[in-house]
Amino acid sequence: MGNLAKHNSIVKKFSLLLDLSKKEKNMLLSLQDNCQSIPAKTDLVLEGKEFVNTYIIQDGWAYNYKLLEDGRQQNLNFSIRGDFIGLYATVFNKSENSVRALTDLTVCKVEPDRIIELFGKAPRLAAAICWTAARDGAILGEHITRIGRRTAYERTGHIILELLRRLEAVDLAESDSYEFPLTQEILADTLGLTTVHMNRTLRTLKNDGMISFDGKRIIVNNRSKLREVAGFNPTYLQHKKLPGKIKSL
Amino acid sequence: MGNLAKHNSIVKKFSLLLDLSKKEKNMLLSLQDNCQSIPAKTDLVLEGKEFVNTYIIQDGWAYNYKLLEDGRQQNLNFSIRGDFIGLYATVFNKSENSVRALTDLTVCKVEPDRIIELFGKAPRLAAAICWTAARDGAILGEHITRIGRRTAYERTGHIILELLRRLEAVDLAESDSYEFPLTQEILADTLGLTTVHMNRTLRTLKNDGMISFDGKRIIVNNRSKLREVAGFNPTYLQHKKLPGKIKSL
DNA sequence: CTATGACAATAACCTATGTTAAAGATATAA
DNA sequence: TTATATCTTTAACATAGGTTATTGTCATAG
Repeated sequence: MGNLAKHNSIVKKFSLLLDLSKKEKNMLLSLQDNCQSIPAKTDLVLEGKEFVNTYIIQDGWAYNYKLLEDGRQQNLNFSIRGDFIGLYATVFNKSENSVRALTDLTVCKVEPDRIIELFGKAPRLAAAICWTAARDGAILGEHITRIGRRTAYERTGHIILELLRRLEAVDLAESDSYEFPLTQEILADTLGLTTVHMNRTLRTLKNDGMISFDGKRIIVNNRSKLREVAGFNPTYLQHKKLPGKIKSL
Repeated sequence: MGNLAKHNSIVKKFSLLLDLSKKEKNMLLSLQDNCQSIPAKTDLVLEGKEFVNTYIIQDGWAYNYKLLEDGRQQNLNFSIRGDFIGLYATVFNKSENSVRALTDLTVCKVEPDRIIELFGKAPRLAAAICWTAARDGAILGEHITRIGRRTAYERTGHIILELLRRLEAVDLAESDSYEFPLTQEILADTLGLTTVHMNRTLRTLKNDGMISFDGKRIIVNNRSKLREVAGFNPTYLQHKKLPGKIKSL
């Protein structure tokens, strides 16, 4: 178990927040007993549809998106290893946006009732799940700022750094580089740009020596400089030990 | 009590979600025993600052915002009567964005521990509070889409309709009009525009007969037409009865 | 091999929105 | 009533980013 637990992303992620007991670790692990593979481009959740499920990602990327009637698309956030998909749907049976597999995906399906059960039985895990939700909110807030008040160049650098940081936390990045499954179109739909301008902006970042690509990997060549020009401040992603009072939940 | 409860915004709001018992209503009311006035332009929460409080708004408007180093500002969301301010801070003692009083404000300060207590004692109220948080998330998602994929004209119409809808839910709008305390600068910082272009866009909306102003009130002249041109679909704001399973929390 | 489809790159041109600057309007304070 | 501050309106000009269209590249399927 110790080994399995050590390599499980949620256990690892939550361990950064609080010191998990063996029992709590086991509860987290047993939550993930119903895994399955999902091919890229499958929709896991559809906006407005009822009875959606909750999933925990073991491997691969997914993204949340919204569609306007005329086909315009806006991507809201990405989900990677250790992230929940459709968490709120647990309680509300309905989602306000769709979720699609960006790459082939390995996920564990979690019955909504089991999360509710967890909330009753393991308040500290509940608090950790709430932290997850709060962090998602913080990421959305940062995304609004990115789109509303930064230039295309800054936006692009900023999200590249955000993803680097998030992937590092689950051991999916090394030496400032990571596997980059985003097409320019998906990036454009995330940053509120057209594909043409997305292409221009990436080229400029490459010409400036900020980033480079090695096959499917992106390499951040000068992290601190990119951080500066993109105005990236990672505090909103920081894992911090939860305050002690959570125990009294 | 019945009367007091009937006129309390949170009680009213939560009653749309589930049938509150007398005991639950009393718990909600007793949460709001520490009210105070706060003048416009006061910061209630500062980004990055520790030990923030949670408030419930009784009257007035507040807004969340983020500042970039060079002074650019992005407003994330507005809060009105019956909304929580700094809810996540209850559990995390820290906020990822600042909150400022837009108008003079009447708020009830809620000790963080009392909300935590509520989570243990009244799971259905906890679920309602979660609904609140989920709705805030949905509003942020909609805001991203608004800024990322809509024109200035659409954005402006869309947010005017969102606010109309939200104010109606707490009896602060009538016959498609409401008190509008937003300066053009604050609106611009919300929609990712400059004040100059904000002014142009509002003028166009007025010229098109979509909206008009009567002193401090905004009037939506042709709601269904504005809804159409702004692509506004209010489902993300809908209050729905929570599913029965919440009882088993 | 060659065909197909998905993705990336680029060019030429266009426009929604930004920038700078100044002048009105309105309210509140002294 | 004048002063001060805040907010709105407008004009002239600039540009970041959008649009349309074409070509290049690469992987996979037949």
